Amino acid sequence: MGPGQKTKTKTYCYDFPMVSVTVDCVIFGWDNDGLHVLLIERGEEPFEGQWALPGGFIRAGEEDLEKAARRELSEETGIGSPRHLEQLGTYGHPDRDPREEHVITVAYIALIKRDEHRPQGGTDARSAHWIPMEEARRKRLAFDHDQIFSDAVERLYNKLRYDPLGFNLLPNKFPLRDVQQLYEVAIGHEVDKRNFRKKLLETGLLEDTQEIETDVKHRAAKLYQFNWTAYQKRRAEGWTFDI
Amino acid sequence: MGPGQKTKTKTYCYDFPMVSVTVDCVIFGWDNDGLHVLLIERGEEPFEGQWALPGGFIRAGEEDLEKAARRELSEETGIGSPRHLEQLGTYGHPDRDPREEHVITVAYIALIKRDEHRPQGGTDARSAHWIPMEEARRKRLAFDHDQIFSDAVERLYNKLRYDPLGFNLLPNKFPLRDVQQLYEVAIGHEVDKRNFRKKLLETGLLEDTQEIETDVKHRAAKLYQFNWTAYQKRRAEGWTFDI
DNA sequence: GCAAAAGTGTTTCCCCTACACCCATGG
DNA sequence: CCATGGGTGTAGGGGAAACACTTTTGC
Repeated sequence: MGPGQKTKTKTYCYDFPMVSVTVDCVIFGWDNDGLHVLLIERGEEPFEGQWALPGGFIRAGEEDLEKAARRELSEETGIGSPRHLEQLGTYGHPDRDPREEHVITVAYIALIKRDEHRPQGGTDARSAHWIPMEEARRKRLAFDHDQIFSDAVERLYNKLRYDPLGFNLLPNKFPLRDVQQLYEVAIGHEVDKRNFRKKLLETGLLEDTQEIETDVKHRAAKLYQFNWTAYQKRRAEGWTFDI
Repeated sequence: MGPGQKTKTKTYCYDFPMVSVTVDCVIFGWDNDGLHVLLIERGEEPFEGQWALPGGFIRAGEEDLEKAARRELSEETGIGSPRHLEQLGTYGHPDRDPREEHVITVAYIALIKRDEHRPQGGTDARSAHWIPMEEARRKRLAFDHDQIFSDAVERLYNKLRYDPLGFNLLPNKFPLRDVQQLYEVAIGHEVDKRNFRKKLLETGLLEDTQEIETDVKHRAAKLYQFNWTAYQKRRAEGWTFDI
């Protein structure tokens, strides 16, 4: 133990202090009533009964970090394959986990289309719940998950401005209104409807599906879809999405 | 071992497969002749004699990841405190390290002012060298350090556009030309001198030091310094740096 | 006096912004 | 027929881009 250093009791394996590595996922989903996060109620110590991000230990020597994230996603929430998965960052303060071991976690952000994951079935699915953003922000999460969650939100909101990853949250066919609402959540204020639609359609990446929404109490909006292959091509040419 | 999975031989501690965690640093420095990276020639297996990013194992239970990065920076390169240190990402493929253990590394980006670190003294400093970017890009680095390095360069170049972190590379007092050159390296093409200077000075964050450069074979340029406290204030008000 | 880089103003054009009205549908 | 949100065009202003010449210094 170094002089004057704050340390925790170390767990040893032979002579080596041990480290464990987990992955945690911040899973975002969009619904008619806004952006949600998937949280689980922990069924075991530590923090039993508290809300936390889904996650778990990686299988050393067997899997990549991203693969571990996909596995946890599936095991804990029943989500097969997210539309978007990206690494957020790694959190490794020695005291972030109250257990003896030094547990380092690699956090991932996952975006899913909620209409593709109606059933929340899965190993621990009984305890997984979609929580609206405002409500989630008020909760005190286990470990340092408050920090991870707020970092994830910041990353997502920033990225929505210059990356079309937000379309991974919307259903395959969506009205432009939904895109605007998602964008407004991200930038934190309302935008002009006409200008927004103009800029969005000028990219040429939104295709009119010739369908309209149903079950709506007023004039039905057209449904569009995002052309990912055209986007990839434009991007390869140096073009960047920016709304 | 899971069915059909590519795995490596696992190192066990009692019943648990082991993981080790390292930190690696991509250290950038600016000089009159451009951007450089600090690489070390490995003095031990694996990859003995090859070029690699400085880094090493974290001290489990004792230190934060960032603290580990600072320690490695100091031990391997003699750099006391970088002007900027940020986490890049974590790389965890089971086969990324040829040794038995599954070694996961957390990569950091460090920016330093080269005029503050003349002496490269340090534990292993004998093998640390500043390599110009072009040359570094051509080298085959140990482990997956090629990947980490190119990710770091991409992150740095992107960030230079909308974050003043580049001033952490320049000396405290610098001519505007240097800022422009750094920026041009980042965006990959030349920009108009007048427009660039105008936009830069309009931010109000650059102070004329009333000094001029010396030892130059032509008209000497004024030296400016970046006002970090003013920047923090503007940023807190919602303003964002963008050149 | 000439080579080499520093430094400076103005015009043009495009894009972003602001803004108001008609349309389609369900009840 | 009315309430609700869907959908559209245009004019004006501000900021980015383009552009050329004078100044200073060392040799």
